[in-house]
Amino acid sequence: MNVYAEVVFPLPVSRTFSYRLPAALRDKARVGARVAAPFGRRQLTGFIVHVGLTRPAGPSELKDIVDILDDPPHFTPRFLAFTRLLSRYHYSSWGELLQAALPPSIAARPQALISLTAAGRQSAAAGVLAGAEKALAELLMDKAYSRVYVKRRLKAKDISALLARMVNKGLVETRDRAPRTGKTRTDTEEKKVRGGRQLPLDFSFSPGAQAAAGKILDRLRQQAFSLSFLQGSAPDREAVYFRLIRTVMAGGGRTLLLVPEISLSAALIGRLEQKLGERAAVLHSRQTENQKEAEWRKIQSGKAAVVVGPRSALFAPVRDLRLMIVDEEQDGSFIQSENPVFDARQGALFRAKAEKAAVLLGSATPSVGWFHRARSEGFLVTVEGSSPPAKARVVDMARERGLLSRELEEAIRDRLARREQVLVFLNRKGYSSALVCPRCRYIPKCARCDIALTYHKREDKLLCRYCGYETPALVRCPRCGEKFRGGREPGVEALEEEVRRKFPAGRVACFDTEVTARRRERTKVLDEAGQGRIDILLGTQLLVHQTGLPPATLVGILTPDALLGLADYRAAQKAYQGLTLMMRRGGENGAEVIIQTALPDHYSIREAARGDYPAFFEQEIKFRRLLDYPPFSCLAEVFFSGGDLRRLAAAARIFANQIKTAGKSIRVYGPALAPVAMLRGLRRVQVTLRARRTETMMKVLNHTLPEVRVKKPVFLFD
DNA sequence: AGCACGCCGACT
DNA sequence: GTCGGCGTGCTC
Repeated sequence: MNVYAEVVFPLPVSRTFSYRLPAALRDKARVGARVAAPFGRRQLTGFIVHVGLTRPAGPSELKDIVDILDDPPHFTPRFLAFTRLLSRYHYSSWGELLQAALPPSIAARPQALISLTAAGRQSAAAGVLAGAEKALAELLMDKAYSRVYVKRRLKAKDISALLARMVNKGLVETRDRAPRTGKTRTDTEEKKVRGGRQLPLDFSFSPGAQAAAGKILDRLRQQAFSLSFLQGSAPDREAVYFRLIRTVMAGGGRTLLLVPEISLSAALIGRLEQKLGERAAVLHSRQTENQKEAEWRKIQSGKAAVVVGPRSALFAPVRDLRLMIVDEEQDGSFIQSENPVFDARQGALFRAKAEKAAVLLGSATPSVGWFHRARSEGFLVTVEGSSPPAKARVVDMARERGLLSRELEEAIRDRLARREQVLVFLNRKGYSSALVCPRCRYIPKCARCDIALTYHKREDKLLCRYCGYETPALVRCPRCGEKFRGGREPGVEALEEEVRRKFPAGRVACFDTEVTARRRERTKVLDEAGQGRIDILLGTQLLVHQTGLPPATLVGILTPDALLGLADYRAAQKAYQGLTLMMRRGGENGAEVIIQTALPDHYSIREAARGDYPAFFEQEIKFRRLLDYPPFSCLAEVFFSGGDLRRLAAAARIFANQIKTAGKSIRVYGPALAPVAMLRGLRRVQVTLRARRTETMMKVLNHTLPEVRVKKPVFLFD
């Protein structure tokens, strides 16, 4: 009797592969286990997703599984079900998602070291080698190096052919590096945090929060999948979260809490750790390998009752998962747009369905799509405001000259006189968004991307914000020889110049990527501001995401209004949310907030300034309904990128035609040049699709995409 | 992804 | 003439 296994690999291939299971491995082979299997000429680590007796369709001769790598399998069937759905939803690779879900200790694939064999050494010494072979042999003469290093040193694009040839000739060999020994400091670390364990779980509950928690608890108790949306202020939401977490804990269940970015939720996490001690586990990208490993073990052993982390924590191996909370649901960081593409909110839904757990999305300013769904499908729970939202004054820039309005300037003067601090946000790096020749209008552009180079005056260079290309700033226009003066839309460096000019006595600091490339300098600027040694702190988006902003009493927000002109149906939502975040971050201590804009009447700016989410939502949803944008339809953007535009266009046309023939339920727009028509030297073409229902879109895409041979990340919006 | 095959330009 | 560049296709 033959037994077969279906295996997926961490490759950008959305297929399973069938293998025979040799008799010796049958007992150990279970769904969810990692396996070693021959794949082409190499051997890869994959994941068993199915074991069965019927011979699957496939090539006439199936290969054998070589080894089973873990005995209790690494993934539960429920976990597999959830990741499968998620990968299908985003048209990304199942195996890559599973790879992303492995703990750091085994996820780190051992790096192969390349070294010379004795024969290789001899040949090199005898001087019989030439060209690339000679260069490689000389490099490896006294030391073995990793593949990436060799590639960089040889300045080669692809060394696989070279390596294969030399391995065949017996000149070099590759050997796996010893895997990391998973040494952790788990025990000592646990003792350190044990202090908080016995603290009573005391929560101050507003009546509104109490009522909200009650409604969600009713759903939670059913021990089945349920979905709730909690709209309320941060303290109210937190109170509800803790109440639910406590209930789940009491029933022996566990909670997974996803947050946008650790630094934005530092306070929440602090209180969680304080209240739960060692029963809380925290994951984030700043942790060292060892710290991650320790937290991972705590989660896997079941010791942690609550796990907090960013989008990657979606895959944490939480057992008896009863509740999944996504806080600040509207935040863009829940979407991972590279490698395995996924949306952690959607992922939370899939995982909760598979685990029969409850999902709670929370926000004060929800994303339009989820809020609409929550309201129309009856899973919205609103905490009636116990704390009023932040408010701001709007200044119309139409009659102003320079970057600072008279009103903001006046307010700054006032704070300086009172020795109070000021924060000013301008979300544009550098001195200006581009250089423009005053005579012939020539604009220096990046050679590899379809975008103007930003001008950085302080470092006197031009920078591409897509690919990082930089070059010394041009003095004269290469086309007509005229001298460059200034540029286009001013950035934070220009703001700094103006502020210093207008307030020569003020102590000014600028927090942006260029100056603060090194972390030390960043913390130094923040420290100084915190100690009151800086009067006016200027910064970009980067500053918004810092913890420990100084206690300013005045916040200026200079809006880059170009954002609202973008051909993106989410532009208004982005503007609203960006403003709200800056208002909240800067105005945490009741500071006065002034928003400067050229579009004072745009509803996203007006309502953000008033802190009136419902008013913003009503206008935005009207617009979406009128133009048939999500959530009233499902949009998909399919990107084609490559070196040759003609070939791309051809592939995109074929794809578009296939969708058209597949049925009339999907509207096709394009192919057209993508908004960023060239990126890192690759041309980009996009096709946009619109369907009434997400299911239709997924069905058609899953049917059509495998037949198109181009790299094709897909973004679904519904 | 990685590896092989196959087809064109510039060097011993 | 070949070496080595990249485009194309496949991996159970």
